[in-house]
Parts: sequence; C-alpha cells; structure tokens
Amino acid sequence: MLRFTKRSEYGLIALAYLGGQGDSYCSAREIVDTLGLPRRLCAEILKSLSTAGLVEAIRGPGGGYRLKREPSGLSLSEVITVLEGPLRMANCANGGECEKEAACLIATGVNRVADDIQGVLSSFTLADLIAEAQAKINAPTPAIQV
Amino acid sequence: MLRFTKRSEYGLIALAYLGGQGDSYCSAREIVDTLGLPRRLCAEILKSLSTAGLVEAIRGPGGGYRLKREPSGLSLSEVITVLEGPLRMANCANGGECEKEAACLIATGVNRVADDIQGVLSSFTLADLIAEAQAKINAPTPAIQV
DNA sequence: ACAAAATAGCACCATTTCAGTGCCTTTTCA
DNA sequence: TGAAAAGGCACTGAAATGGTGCTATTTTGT
Repeated sequence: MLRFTKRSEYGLIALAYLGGQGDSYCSAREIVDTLGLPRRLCAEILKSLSTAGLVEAIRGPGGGYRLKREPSGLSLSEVITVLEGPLRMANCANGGECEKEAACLIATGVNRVADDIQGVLSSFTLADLIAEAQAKINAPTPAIQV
Repeated sequence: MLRFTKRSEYGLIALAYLGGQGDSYCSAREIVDTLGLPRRLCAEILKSLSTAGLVEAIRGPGGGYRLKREPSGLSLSEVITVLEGPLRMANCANGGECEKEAACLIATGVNRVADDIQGVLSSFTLADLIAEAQAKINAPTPAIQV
C-alpha cells in the first residue's frame, strides 16, 4: 500500500541521474541505457516532466534533457504530483462523490493524515536523493554503462 | 497516488464506528447497514481485523464485533498494515529483485521517505479519527439508522 | 431440539490501473 | 541531407481492486 508507481520511481531515478550530470544535456537514450530502464515508458515520463517544466528538453543531435531547477528546490511532492496526479487518500476526501455519510466518518481525520504525508513529501527534495545517489554514480565503477 | 485502498478506508470507518459504541458488540450487519458499506467486503475486512487481533468477534445471536483495544492505542499504521500489507514505496526498497543498479540510485532516499510516512501513520490513532467522527455520529441525527 | 442470528470460508467476476511496447513525425545539428 | 533526438498516438497484457453469492459453522434463546 501507499507505494510509488513505476512512473514516479523511474521519474525520480531519471531526475536523480540528471541531477548528477550538471548542466549538460542527456538524451533519453543515454539515461535508459545507463540505468537499464524501459525506453518508451521513460520517454513518456521525461516528456511529462518536460511539459510540467521540471526539466528542459532540447531536440536534435546533442540535445536531450536537463534539470530546469536546482535539485534542492525540487520537492518529491512536486515530482510525484506531476507524474501521478494529486494525492487523494480516501475517495470522499477529494472531488466528492461522498453520498454516504460513512466515508465522512473519517474524512476529516484522513485529510489530516494526508496533509502530514504531503508534508513529508514536500520536505524531501531531489537533492536528498542525489546525495545518496552520488556515491553510487561516481564510486565503484567509473560510470555504469551499457 | 499514495491512496488508501477501500479495504483500509472501510476498515477505518468500521473501526471508528466500533470505537463509538463502547463495549457492546455490533454485528457486521448493523455496521454496514448503518454506514452504507458493501456487506461482503466489510465482512472480510472485519474478519481480517479479527484475525489480527484488533477486534474481538463473537458468534451467534447478540454477537458481533468490538474493539479489543483502546482506540488511542491503535495506530493507523497498524490497521493499514493488517489490511494492505507492509509499506513498500519502491520495489527495490523491499523484498529485493533489485538487479538493476538503477532502482538503487534512489533506494536509500526513498526508504527514508517511507520511514517518515510510516511515522506519520504511526502517530495517528483510531482515537484521532473517532474524535472527528463523534460529532457526526452523535450530533445532527440521534444516530444514523436503517 | 429447533430456529434464528451471526461469523467464517470459498470461489468467482468486472473494472480499473499500471507497465510496457511499436511505429511514425518533427525538429535540429553537422 | 542524413542522423540524432524529442514528441505523439494507439495498443496490449497483467495485476490489483472492488464487489458479490452461496454455503458452513457456531451459538443463543425459546
């Protein structure tokens, strides 16, 4: 339960990778080949991130993606919202087909939980993930390659 | 994303209801009829909660369910774990088919997030939900009945 | 002893979401 | 003008989720 989808997982992985590459552009191909992720799926994810303005995309040879913002300014909350849509803990907590008073029994409390979880996700940034990732990118093997 | 399943939702609702009924036993039927929840599904959920020792079940006429523990001692974390299994944010974070170093790029960080979220869920108790629910059970209509 | 109340157990179906893929188009650099 | 790269579109298979029906077993009350 309460798990990330692959979209979020791959998205965060790709972002962490981009974060470790500085200002240079990385092609989707490089990313998926380096990290061993499914190509098309990641392409879609990167596109979403691009549309949302989290990464910058440049076409053509030499192009690719790069972060549009400092990793420390990119919260997990934002990334996940882009890739999975907004948080909705219980059905009645959001949009609102809450006809049965039942759901509402816990709506208020659940909303409070949701807020706290959202807070956790907001408190973590891409920089936090990258801090961990750095060691793995730059340490054992020069760079994981295909 | 990161949403409760219906199992958790209904489970929490039922527990909140039981919490408002003191020491008396409430039949599954009473619960679902009062709250307008799907019968069979809730019966399964109550059975799970009973197996896990969170509620007490008594068969036969006059029987039913009741909380086996003080609401303030029952964390959401526990309830949700019973009804949905353990938290697992990313695949590589748990059991371990983590062949691709990719997933591990964020594993450590994601695990930290998961811990924090688990912390949030542990910090909320059934009593918190009931506090909200009480008003709705005892206020507008004497008691929602069939 | 019997009937009714209640939980327990089993097997199944429908829908939605998720993960993943293929193919073609457009842009852009060399 | 050719190759590299992002972008767009439509589709498929698998799994999780939500939900239901029927029957068995236990227990109380009459």
